Amino acid sequence: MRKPEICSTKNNININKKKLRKGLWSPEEDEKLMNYMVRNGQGCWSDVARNAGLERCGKSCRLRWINYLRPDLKRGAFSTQEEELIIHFHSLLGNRWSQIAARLPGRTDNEIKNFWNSTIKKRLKNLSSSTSPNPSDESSPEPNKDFNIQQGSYISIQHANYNSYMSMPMFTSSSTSPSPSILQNTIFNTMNIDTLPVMDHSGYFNNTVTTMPCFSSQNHEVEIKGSYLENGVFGSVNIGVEGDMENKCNIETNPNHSDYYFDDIKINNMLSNCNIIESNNNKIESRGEVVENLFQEQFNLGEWDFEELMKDVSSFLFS
DNA sequence: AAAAGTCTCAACCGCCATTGC
DNA sequence: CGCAATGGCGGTTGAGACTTT
Repeated sequence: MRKPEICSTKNNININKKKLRKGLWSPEEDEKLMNYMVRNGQGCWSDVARNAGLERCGKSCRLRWINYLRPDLKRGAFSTQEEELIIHFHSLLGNRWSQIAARLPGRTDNEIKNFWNSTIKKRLKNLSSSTSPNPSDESSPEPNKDFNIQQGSYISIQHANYNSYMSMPMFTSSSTSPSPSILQNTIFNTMNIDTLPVMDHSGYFNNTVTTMPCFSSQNHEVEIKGSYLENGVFGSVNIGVEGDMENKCNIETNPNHSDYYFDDIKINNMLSNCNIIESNNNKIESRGEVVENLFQEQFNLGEWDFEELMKDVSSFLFS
C-alpha cells in the first residue's frame, strides 16, 4: 500500500496545473467519487476527476472505481470454484487478466492477477518442484506453459479447504512445449462440468437466480437468498432482486478486509434509492436511468464470450 | 516481546490502441 | 497524416499485515 502523496507526473496532466494526489484513497475521496458516479454515471474520467472535486488523475479514478467502488464487486476470498475457473481460464488465455475477469463477474483483473501471483502460482510452483526435478517457468505469460507436465503420469492437487482433487496430466517439458490439446483437454475435464456455464438462447444462463449469468452446481450447495452463493462464482452480484439490495451490499462487506469504511459511504442508501426490480425473464428493469447506466457495463462484463471460448477449447482439443 | 521474513493487495507505471481534432 | 488526449491493460512496486524465529 502506498501512502497518499502529492505529486504530478506526465501522466497526471491537469489543466489547472494542480498537483494531483497519489497513493491510498481516503474515505472522503471514495465518497466523492461514489457520489459522482451514482449521480452522473461513467463519462470521461478526466471530467469525473475534475467534476467530482478530486485531486486525482482520471486514470486513478477509473482504477479506484473499477477495482474497489463498483457496486457489483464481490469481496472476500475466492471460492474453490472460482479458483478452478481461474486456473482453467488462465490455461486458455494466459495472463489476459481482463478477459479472465470478464468471465468472473464481481472480480477484477487486478484481484485475479494478485490472486494468481500470490496464491495459485506459488501452489503450482510447489507442486511442480515436488513432482519434477526440472521445474519450468511458472511466470510465463504464454498460455499452456504454466505447468510442468510429464506425459503419461498424473498428479493430484488437493485443495486446502475442500475435498475434491484435480488430476492433471504430466508431460515432459524437455522437448517441445506441452501439447496444448492434451493439457487443455485434461484441465477441462478435471473441472466439474457443473461449473461450466450453461447458456440459454437469450445469452443468459440456465439455473440463474439473478440477472447475472451464473453457474449451476450439484456438488456444492447453492444458497440463493440472504447471501452470495456459498460455493459460488457469481453470487455477490444479486443486485437485481427487489428489496434485497441493502442486504446484498452489506453481506459483501468483509470486516476483515480493508473495506472497513465501505458502509460509511452509504453505498447501500444511495443504491436503495433506485428502484430495481427483477422481471420474470431474468432481465433487469430499472426506474433509474443512472443505475441503468451504472450497471450496464457490469452486465456486459458478466456476459460470456462463450462461443469464442469454446471455439478456443475446441481448437485445443482437436488440433 | 521483538526482530526478521513473508505475504497480500491497492495503486502506480509504462506501453499500446483508439479517438477526435 | 500527425498529434494529443484518453482509455485500457499487464507488470511491478511497496506499505502494512501477518507469521515465524
